[in-house]
Amino acid sequence: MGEEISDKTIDNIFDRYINTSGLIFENREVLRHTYVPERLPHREKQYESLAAILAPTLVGESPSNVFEYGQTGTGKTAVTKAVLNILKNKCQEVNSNLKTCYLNCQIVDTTYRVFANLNESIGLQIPVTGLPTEVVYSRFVEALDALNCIFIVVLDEIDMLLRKSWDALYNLTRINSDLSKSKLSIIGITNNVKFKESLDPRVRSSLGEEEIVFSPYLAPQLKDILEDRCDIGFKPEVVDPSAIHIAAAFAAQEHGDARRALDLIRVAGEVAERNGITIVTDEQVRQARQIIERNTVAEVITTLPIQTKVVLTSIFEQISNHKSHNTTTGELYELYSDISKELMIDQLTQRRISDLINELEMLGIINCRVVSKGRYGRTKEISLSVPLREIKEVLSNDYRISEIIDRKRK
DNA sequence: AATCCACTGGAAAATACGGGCC
DNA sequence: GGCCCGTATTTTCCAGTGGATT
Repeated sequence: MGEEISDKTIDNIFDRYINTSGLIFENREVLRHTYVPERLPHREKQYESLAAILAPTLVGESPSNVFEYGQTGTGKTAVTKAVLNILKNKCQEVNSNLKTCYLNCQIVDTTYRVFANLNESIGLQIPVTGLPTEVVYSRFVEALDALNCIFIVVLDEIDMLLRKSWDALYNLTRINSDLSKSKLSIIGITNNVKFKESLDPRVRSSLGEEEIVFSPYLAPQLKDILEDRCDIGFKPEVVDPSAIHIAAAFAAQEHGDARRALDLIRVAGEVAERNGITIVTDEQVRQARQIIERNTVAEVITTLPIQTKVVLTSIFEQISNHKSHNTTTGELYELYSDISKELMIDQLTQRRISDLINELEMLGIINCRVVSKGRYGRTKEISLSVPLREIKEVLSNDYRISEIIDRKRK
């Protein structure tokens, strides 16, 4: 690291990829799940329903609110975006004034930010923080009304919004009574089937005027999707049918997740590219699966905040030094305290560590189980769900932590 | 059956921070 | 500069608990 590389070398370094890459991908973007294709195989029904529901927009009437259910990778977002795109074009043709805004509530997850983003979508800048939420709301209402249009908000992962602030939803469903010239409709998207039951009854009836269900794709359907995309995404004859077959099968196991299927085939293509092969078969897909798995773990761990990393390090040390394959909150906290002192970082309370442990579990890096040891109390048994070696490898990339790990070895 | 450990996990309060407004 | 209004993170407090041991 830190060595000087001449421009010459850098020039050459990509050459071999230019040679092969041209032979594999036609258009890599098509193979990403963020790409919105014009045609979505096996989603014709949902496509039609959504179009029918939104059609009133064309004559200047506000459509009903819509609710979309379905697991990840079942095409909810893609169908919605595709339909909205077409609708926008059509609206222009017939001079109907339509504005849309897409929000992912996993990121935009507070009332304030929802309205700040909505403001932004109609060209009003709002500071990240500083204003009373009410002001942000009323500014939006005012600005929207002045536009004299139909406004469709897409709330993706809408259940995340509810967790922190249900009043954002409540306000949105009632906003039409504050508008005189414009109208607002909501498209809510979620993969949580129980979500609707947890809603406030008033919001529920308003939001659930129309419902569209997205069922998981079956293996043959995934195959169709992949074939479609591979046709445009790859050069002809590059993808062997066996690759598509197995990618579809893998993804079908994961609740019919088309996103996963696409990732698999794209990464398989990259594997072939790197190996200088010009054909993608089931072998590359198998490798791709491992790569994806490892990458997500590594990615998750490296982007962890330092405190959480230290907690993970403590678990790692606890398990690799001790012969047992699990540890408990109390033991872990003692070791954590030592390490945090040594690294001169804030020492958090056990309560907080308990939360961090839960976060790690949610990320799938560790397994937790609340067990009662009778007289000796009740605690959480913690074990790793990723191979020790992989954890060590990734943790060592953090210089602060690698010192700890190395020292313990001596 | 009663006890009691070593926590869990909810709730609220404290703290830090960023930024508008006057 | 002081105040207000937000978000985010952490601490403080504490009621609750599964089940081996007494």
